[in-house]
Amino acid sequence: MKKTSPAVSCSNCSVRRLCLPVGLSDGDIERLEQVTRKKKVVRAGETLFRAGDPFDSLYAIRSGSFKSAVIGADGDTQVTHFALPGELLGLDAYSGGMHPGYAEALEESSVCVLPFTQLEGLAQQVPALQKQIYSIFSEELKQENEALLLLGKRSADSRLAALLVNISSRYSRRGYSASDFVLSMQRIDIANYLGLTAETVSRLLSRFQKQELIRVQGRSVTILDPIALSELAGTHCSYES
Amino acid sequence: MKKTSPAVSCSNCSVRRLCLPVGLSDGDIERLEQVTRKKKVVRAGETLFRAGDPFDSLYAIRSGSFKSAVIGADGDTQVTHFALPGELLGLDAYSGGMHPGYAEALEESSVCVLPFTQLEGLAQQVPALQKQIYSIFSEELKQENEALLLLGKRSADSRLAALLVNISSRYSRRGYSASDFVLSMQRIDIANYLGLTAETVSRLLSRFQKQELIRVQGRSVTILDPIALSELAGTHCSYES
DNA sequence: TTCAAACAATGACATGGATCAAACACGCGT
DNA sequence: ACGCGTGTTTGATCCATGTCATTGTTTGAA
Repeated sequence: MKKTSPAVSCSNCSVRRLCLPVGLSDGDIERLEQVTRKKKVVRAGETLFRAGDPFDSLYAIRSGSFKSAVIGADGDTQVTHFALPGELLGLDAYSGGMHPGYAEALEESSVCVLPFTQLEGLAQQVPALQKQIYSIFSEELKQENEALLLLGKRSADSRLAALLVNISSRYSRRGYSASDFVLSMQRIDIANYLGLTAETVSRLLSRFQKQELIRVQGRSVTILDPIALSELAGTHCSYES
Repeated sequence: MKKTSPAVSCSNCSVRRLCLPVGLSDGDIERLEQVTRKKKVVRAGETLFRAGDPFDSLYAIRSGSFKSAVIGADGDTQVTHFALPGELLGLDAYSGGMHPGYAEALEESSVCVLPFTQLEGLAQQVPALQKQIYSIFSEELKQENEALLLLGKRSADSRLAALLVNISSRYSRRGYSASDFVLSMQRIDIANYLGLTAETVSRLLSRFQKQELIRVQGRSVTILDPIALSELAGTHCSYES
């Protein structure tokens, strides 16, 4: 079995139903593959890009996971997003010509590199791809609005419950178990993302376990009572990202 | 040359340097004007669109101001944005085909109605417009990231200071005074936006006044010490102890 | 395997901002 | 101009969550 530099093929990609190819014909997917030839592997803790790096590409996650964060003027950071396979990183860099924040791999991860000028050119010719790009931008905005809702109004336990429900449903959509998964990020990243402290997150996870909502074992989580958890989160129907 | 129902002309619009026409040639602006023919006036307290309304148009603010808000599953709302002239409303509706939140005029306001399918079609032919649309999407994402930073990490006074500085600079960019302006929204909207209560906002405004950072008279604000205010907001470069 | 360093859990205590309550001001319709 | 309702200010109190401190647990390198 020979191992060339691994060929990227959207048609065979396990996340194609969640990624740019959505809604594209086979022919158009072939043209998209011309743009997505380059693939990159990032190891845990390494960054895909840093704040200030020039913008030239978007990155589509094939496997693994990332955290994105922005850095404030006074140096403190805010985790803005946990990204799973099928999601696009770097969209917020277009307008300024450079990345306003960084993306760090939470585990060994693999991404498709999408040179934006090429993608742009192709989108100009393929309306379905154009629509898909708009859709992803818009979806991202909607998600951030929901994140704002979370940070603005909800109590600590509600926030953490919402994150667990959200991650659970995102894994579920990708064909993994909705009830058993690994939180690949540290407690402190979760805390930062939710606007809390690591101690509070830790305490709440313990409490949720005592209340038999979940079972926690290090970074492995089992959802025991998804209904109660959703109610706590304030999102009665488990919505998807 | 008779004045019918007020003609919309991007070339003459006072906010054209901040709006979609940025970077477009005169010829392209003419084509854009074909799309922006419709204008709409919204009175204070009226909504431009509500959560759940079908998405068909974007709205470009010509004058006035709006608040956008999303409504959580349990009914409580989060103000996500205060929008000023030159800004686009409705971008987050594309992916779902409907508006996830509502936009309410804070004062008598006027907007251009941009039917999205037409805009999309034109963008397909005019790369500069395409770029401008991407840019606006991306800019919006970047701003929301900054909002997340604000809500996630900062203390109440820092948040309020940041809002004041932000609004001041946005007015300034539009050619108005950076130091004297009117907060067209209620205290409770500010509070909601910042993840605080109206009481806290009120107290802080009083305190800022006592500290001679600002002068408040109802909804009119005068910035007395922009430097100190920026420092409070954490938007200057300083290292924390 | 052992050790050191990073990560996580838990406890004790402090506090910023929420909540409740009351007085005050302003705008609007009559 | 009057009165009423909505919005705003201010005060008193309380609690959720942050902070600081300690101990326990996992990870990974030698």
